Amino acid sequence: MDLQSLLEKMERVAKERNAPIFLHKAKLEPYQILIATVLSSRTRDEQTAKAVEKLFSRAKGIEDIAKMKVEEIEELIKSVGFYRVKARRIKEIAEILSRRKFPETFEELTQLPGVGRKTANIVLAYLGKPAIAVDTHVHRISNRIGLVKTKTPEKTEEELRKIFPTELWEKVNYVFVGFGQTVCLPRNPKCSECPIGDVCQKNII
DNA sequence: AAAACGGGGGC
DNA sequence: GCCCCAGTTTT
Repeated sequence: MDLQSLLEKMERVAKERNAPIFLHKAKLEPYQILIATVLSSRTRDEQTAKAVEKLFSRAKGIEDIAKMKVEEIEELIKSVGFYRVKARRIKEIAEILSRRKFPETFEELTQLPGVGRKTANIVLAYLGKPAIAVDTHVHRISNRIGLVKTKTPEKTEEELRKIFPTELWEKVNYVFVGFGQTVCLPRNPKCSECPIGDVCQKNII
């Protein structure tokens, strides 16, 4: 099966099942996408959306967040996981970003507190740069369908960069996730409802 | 490589 | 109660 039709099948079933799209569709400024992505870790889409709405309706710019107390931020983003540590990091990020131009490289982004390779790549993609953001879904599914045989997300990213042409990277960033959330679940995948079972290595990861 | 960081929602 | 959650940092 070619890559294009593989992605199309995954995308179609994800759409049919109403996979969350908030982070993919959100029209925000780059610093807001950065913060929204930090908020999103280990947290369902709807819970992230709530926190994002509250935070950015309260703060009109990066400087406002920098000036907030950590406790205020905590109160606004309470719906997400790890909200205490995230509140602290978001304030730090806001303080840093309000004093310099927005970072546009992987190296600059990952120096920010709470920004790892996944978040950095999401932001780069949002800025229109070619990037593959490997989260647990992308890593798991890439292995399950035999695209890669990797132990770490870093290695998966490296391999996927070779496998997919650059123009498909943006699709990889959200199609795998939607598919992983609705069909190819971590522990209990819905294999009987899977459109790409023919290429699956059956639950090897 | 594994543990720690935390809490909420769905069935 | 178990599953699931758009990870990052520290050990």
